[in-house]
Amino acid sequence: MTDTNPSRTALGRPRRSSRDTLQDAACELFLEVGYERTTVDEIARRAGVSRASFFNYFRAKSDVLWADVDPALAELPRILELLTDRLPPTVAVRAVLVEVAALLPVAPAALVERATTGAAAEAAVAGLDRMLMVRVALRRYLSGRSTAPAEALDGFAAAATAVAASAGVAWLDAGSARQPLADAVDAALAPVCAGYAPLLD
Amino acid sequence: MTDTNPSRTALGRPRRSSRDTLQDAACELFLEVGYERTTVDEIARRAGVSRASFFNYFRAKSDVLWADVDPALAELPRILELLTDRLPPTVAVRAVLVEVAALLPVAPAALVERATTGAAAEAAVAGLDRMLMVRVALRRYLSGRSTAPAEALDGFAAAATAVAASAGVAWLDAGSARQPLADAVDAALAPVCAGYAPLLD
DNA sequence: TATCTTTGTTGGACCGCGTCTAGAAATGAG
DNA sequence: CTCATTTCTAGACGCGGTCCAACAAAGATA
Repeated sequence: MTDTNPSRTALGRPRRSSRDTLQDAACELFLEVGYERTTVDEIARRAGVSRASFFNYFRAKSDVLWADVDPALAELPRILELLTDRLPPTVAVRAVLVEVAALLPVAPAALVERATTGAAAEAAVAGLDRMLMVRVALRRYLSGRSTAPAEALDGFAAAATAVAASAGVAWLDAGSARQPLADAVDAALAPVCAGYAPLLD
Repeated sequence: MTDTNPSRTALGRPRRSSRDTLQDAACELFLEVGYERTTVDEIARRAGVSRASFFNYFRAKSDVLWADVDPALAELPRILELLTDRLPPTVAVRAVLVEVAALLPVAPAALVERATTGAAAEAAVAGLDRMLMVRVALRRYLSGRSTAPAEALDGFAAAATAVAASAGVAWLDAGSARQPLADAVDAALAPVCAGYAPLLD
């Protein structure tokens, strides 16, 4: 994948730009003229690179909005693998989501400002895509780790993901009174885990 | 909105086509050449109408996939309004979602075949949009009908929606062994309501 | 130094969705 | 017949996203 690790001797032509500079340019434009009215062309031009190169750094324009969150989400499968199997499924899932949340110490500006930049709809759609990935990852983890029927595993994976995302949205919109996301996710998952624990554990 | 009711004396030029014929043409093409390789132009042409007219009947190409579900979802706000206020929030929400599910006696073909037509991704994205609408509607209903903190209301709305959707997906994929969606939704909501009832009711 | 390999960049072309507009067509009403 | 209303149509546009062939910048090799 996108190996941003420069430890290995750089072979080939060095990169002219970076995700960070592209993201900065994009966020500036989002705040200046709004998300919709900002074209990929303008983002690339401000970053001093061609439009085609933008897509070397981001799969889509909306990925800029989630650039600060995706690294954390990418850790989820790793965290799931490194998990001891002795935990009850509900507490394991809860702990994993809390751990991922802890990887986000500060709220991503692009998402916090999504309302003022008119990117709310796009951010939501792109975010739902991420939810789907999380849900699938959790569902795979639960497979075989519980004797509960598949419908229960589906439901718990879906509910846990949705509730965690809901806590994330509230966290983004909390403004100055923002507290650690991990705590909010943990608290939000309590009722869901309470409801499913009798079925899964 | 799109007033398909022909009871009122039709004024102006009569419609040349209908959502149903457009949908039929589209689904045929989806099965023949796949969702991605089917253009809106081809759909419209097969239905004997111009491309521009397609967008008089559907907001987007992906809306065809959800054409059979949207009328049921559209009833949700109405059902919420007509609900007696004496019910505990969790049982009210559960009953409403079950009632909406009951409006779908047969599984929509376009969604059932989404895998074979290569429309799975698009269907998921468009479906997440619908989930968002449901979640918002439920959240609005819960406002003021419970003394629980806002985070709990957010969580329950998100969880209930996600679990109902999860049951819907399982229902679509159940094939010949498909049972009424309403029953599946009711069962799926049980653990969620059990978890949130102590907080909301 | 010259060449090879690898990786990034660039411009341009292409496709298709979704939007918009101006005008034409089809109907009922007055 | 004329008018108001509604729909249809052709065409253009903008933009996101994909693709490709050519070019550029480095290290590696000799």
